[in-house]
Amino acid sequence: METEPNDRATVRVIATPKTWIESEAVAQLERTAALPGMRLAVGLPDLHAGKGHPIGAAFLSQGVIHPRLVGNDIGCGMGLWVTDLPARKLKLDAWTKRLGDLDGPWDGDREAWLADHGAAPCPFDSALGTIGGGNHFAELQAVERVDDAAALAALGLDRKALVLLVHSGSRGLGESILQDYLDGDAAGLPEDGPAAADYLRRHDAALHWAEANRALIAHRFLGPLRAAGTRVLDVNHNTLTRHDGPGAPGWLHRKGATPATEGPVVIPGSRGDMSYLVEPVNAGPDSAWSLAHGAGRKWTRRDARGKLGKTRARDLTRTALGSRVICEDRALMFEEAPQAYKAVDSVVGALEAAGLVRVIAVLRPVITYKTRRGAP
DNA sequence: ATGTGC
Repeated sequence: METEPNDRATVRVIATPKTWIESEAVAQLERTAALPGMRLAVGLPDLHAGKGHPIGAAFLSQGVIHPRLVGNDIGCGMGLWVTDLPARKLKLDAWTKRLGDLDGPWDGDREAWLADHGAAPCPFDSALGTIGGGNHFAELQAVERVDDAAALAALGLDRKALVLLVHSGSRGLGESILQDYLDGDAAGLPEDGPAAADYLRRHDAALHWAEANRALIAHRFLGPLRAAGTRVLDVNHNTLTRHDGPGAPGWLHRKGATPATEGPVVIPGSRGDMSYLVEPVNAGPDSAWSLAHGAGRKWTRRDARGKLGKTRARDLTRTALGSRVICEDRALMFEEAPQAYKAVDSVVGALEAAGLVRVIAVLRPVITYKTRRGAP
């Protein structure tokens, strides 16, 4: 699907007839493509409607930047760790109990952790090492299927070892940065002005903080399991980066869009679905150098609560794939139910059909930690 | 998404 709503930006949606995409999401994509300076707008197969602007999309602009397109969770992304826990030693009940409380402040030396991970202290450091809400999680996974054994080995992964996937971001920091640019930026910030430089500097700091955050979440998750982990990859999907390669030079805004330019990435399904470890191929303007960042919502949070009225929160703690979900916030449990998300194979399938990924391996969820806090 | 909005 390709249109040019304002004779300026090219708009594309990467999907097959089987991909679930709401018309409102496409309408948001087209409206966003009409913003000043916009040259290219690409909806990935996980495209869904957001608050004004769609999620699962990448936008290339020239001359101006649009901080609101990156959203409040600047630096949100996926980190993957390989652990020394053999899959055959998995003890679902015991481990689910043994996992500590990741919601409270970490009792370690935050400043040292940040320094060791190339990040600077900020006013939101009490949240360092916490997962946050929404679709964020930390999930232990087993290797379900291997399609490319050589690529798996090259990443340092072993099919017999469990892995840990962490999805989180910059917590209150990104939000506080965005707030400073929401007033009067409808036209975007001129790329050579002081506001853009200021935003980009703070944006980069949030990226580093988010990366350090994911590393601490992994550390806190694995500690009680007496396991060690080695980071395999860590990729942000809410970013603004300068793009100077072939295709139009400009500013690439990613909102729930994973870079196709930084090596292998994980495209997670819902908490009751598989995740895909994939190798990006053919990165270019057709995909805005990006991939889907997950399955993408099928139902709004509000609809999910309504449609799952007969389901009990308790039933959602065990998934069809046999995994456990730790989520003691009842409302969040319904909002994040697997049924509320697109089937991940339809999303990855659309990327494969478009010639944008090669599957390395499929990962099966084992234990997902979302929160041990929240409304009963 | 958010040390979350009234």
